[in-house]
Amino acid sequence: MKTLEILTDQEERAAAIFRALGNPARVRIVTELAKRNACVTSELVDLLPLAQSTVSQHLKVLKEAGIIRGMVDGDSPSYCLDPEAILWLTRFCMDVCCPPDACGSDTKGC
Amino acid sequence: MKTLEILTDQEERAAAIFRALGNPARVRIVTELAKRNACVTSELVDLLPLAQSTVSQHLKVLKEAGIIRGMVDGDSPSYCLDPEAILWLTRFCMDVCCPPDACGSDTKGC
DNA sequence: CTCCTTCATCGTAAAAAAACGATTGCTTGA
DNA sequence: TCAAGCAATCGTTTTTTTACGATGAAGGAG
Repeated sequence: MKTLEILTDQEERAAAIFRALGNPARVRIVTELAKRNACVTSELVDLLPLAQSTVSQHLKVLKEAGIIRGMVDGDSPSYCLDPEAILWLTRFCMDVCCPPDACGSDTKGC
Repeated sequence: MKTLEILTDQEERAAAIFRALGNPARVRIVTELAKRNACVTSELVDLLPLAQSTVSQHLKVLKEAGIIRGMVDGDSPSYCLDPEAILWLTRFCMDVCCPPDACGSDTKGC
């Protein structure tokens, strides 16, 4: 993929997060982490019809995108959502569907 | 990629949209379409350092994901955002970062 | 009619992602 | 100490994505 040097930092980050979420298994992981507050890897492996190594890879992708965090605080290592990332993404989406400078005109359905 | 039969329709759709947006060029196209209300293809080609055929491919991906629409109404064919798609995605993100059944506890930062 | 512009599609090469088994590293319990 | 369990990483294969040039179809201008 060609790197687009004309992208803003915002667009760059958005693309990275979107890409990380653009896989059914990873969406499943994220929604699961949203329901429970944290998950051990083995729970996620049981949840998905994928090999353990594959799930681990997916977790790595999500972690590198800043969407989830690995925690070691409790008894066993587990993962949880990074709320900031999803929140940021939500705002980005809102800005797209309803840009600040175009709001009020109701042209875009927001 | 293995298809996860355990995904809900919501998750399925979210993954498809995320995937479509997970490319810098396509994010650029979407943000541009959000600013202007519509764009002719040639404008987008000028905007991106990519071949015309490549841009056309990206537009196809976005269209198939339901994110943009091709219009022929005016004088020349052009593209515009489908506000419903982005709006839907925004809601999905909000549900993830702040699930309805977990709100009020403020555990996840929303 | 003929040329030109505009855009979609086709075919293809290169790069990236997805998935798996095997291996390694690290705790933890016996 | 040693074995067992869990999770990350490695190496590899298969599939998908990305990007391009070439080709085709549709519409206007001359």
